[in-house]
Amino acid sequence: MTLKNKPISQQQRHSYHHGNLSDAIKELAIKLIAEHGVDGFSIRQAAGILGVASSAVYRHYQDKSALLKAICEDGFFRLGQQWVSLIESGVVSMDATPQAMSLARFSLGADAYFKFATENPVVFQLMFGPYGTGSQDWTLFQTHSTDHPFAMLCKALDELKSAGVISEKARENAEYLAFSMIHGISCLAVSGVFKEMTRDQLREQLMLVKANLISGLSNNNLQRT
Amino acid sequence: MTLKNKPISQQQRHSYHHGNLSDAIKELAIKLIAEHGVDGFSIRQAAGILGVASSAVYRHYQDKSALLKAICEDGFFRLGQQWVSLIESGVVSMDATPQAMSLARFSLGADAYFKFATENPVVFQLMFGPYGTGSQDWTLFQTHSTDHPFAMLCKALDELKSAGVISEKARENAEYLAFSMIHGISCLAVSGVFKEMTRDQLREQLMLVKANLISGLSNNNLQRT
DNA sequence: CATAAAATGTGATCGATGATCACATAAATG
DNA sequence: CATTTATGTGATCATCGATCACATTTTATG
Repeated sequence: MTLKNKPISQQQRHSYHHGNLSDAIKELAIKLIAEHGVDGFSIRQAAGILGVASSAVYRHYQDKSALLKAICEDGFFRLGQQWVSLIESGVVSMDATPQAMSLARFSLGADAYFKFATENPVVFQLMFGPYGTGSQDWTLFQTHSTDHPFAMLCKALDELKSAGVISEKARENAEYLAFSMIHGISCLAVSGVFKEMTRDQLREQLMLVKANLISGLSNNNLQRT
Repeated sequence: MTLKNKPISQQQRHSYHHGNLSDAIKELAIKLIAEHGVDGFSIRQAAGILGVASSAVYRHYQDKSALLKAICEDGFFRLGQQWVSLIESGVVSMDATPQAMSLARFSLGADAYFKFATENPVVFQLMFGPYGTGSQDWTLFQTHSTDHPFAMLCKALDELKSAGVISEKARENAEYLAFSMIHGISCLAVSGVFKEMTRDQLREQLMLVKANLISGLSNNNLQRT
């Protein structure tokens, strides 16, 4: 959680106590999983690289799945951070209309989600795999705290409604609709389906999804099919 | 592939040769993974249940990942089958307009995709995980054969264009857009994010996604955001 | 039909892994 | 300074994936 970040500079190596094993093993795990896949990752090997006995890891995590779940928790936290930071850094022109503002903020939020997924494919896949949303105790996504990515999506939709971009009726149940779409394109980008696309083609697809979503929400004469 | 299905009735057990180990182990693997997770699944245990030495499995699959990949291949094949079968069984009224027909066929196709995902969560997650689309040699999704789910989606979109439901311009690049949305809602449903929804609420969400997609494609005055 | 060849299953075995244990050492606390 | 707590060690166990020579059954071939 929330990354203490002791001096990663390290290299007065071997003082019996590692100093920040809890964070270091998470960081290394992500790297190793990216290289050898999630089941090619072993606690023993990771501990060996960190110059530590494998049993030391179990002082910080009950078992392997607990370690992976901790990585997922970090992921949700960082995704939330990046969502707000991208929004706050992006909206510059203060003389924009409320409509344009809410649209821009929504768009930047979606961008942040997509950016996080493609820049952290391992973590993103873990987050929505059996160790993340699929985990037993189910605490990772029930969290309705304000810094949770899903809560931020809801907020962005509320702004669209307040600004009159979408109707009150369209706003109802729009969160899972919007979430499905943003998540869908991110998911496919990460899964390798879009492997042969250039970065620009990918961003074009993301733009299409955002535009289609807003367009569909705007004219709320949706009919059942 | 394509499931030979010898008499699964079995139970003249132990005739040295199992008879259909290749298929039986795939079927059992899916069940065991559903129970104990993908890394809780072991070839040894599965072989034991089937009353067979674990080494026998390696006559049919080079290694564990090859077994999982074979399950993914079956998945893509079955998904394609169910897509066409649901479409063909569903469209009854022959006096419908081309517009309504194409819409209904598209809708049924999306339903088939969603239905497959929720009814085969393990296989679906494998298909878009490291053993499926993310696999090294990348043969599972490049397949542009006519029975591939993605090819069927493209065909459904072509029909919508021919029937005049969507414009030629909207048709361009619509396949990845539509795929993202249908896949997105299926993905979330399977991942557990929608865990607390009833079956009816889930279908309502699916309906919203389909309606929003078509609505967005229909008015092609999409603007960049 | 007989027999060679191919397919399939067996049991033993190897190195690596996840996890637990008693024990060792460092850090924090009073 | 002394004691408590946090953290790391090394040994150990059952299990796993994978390979091997060998055994059995099925299929193909002359």
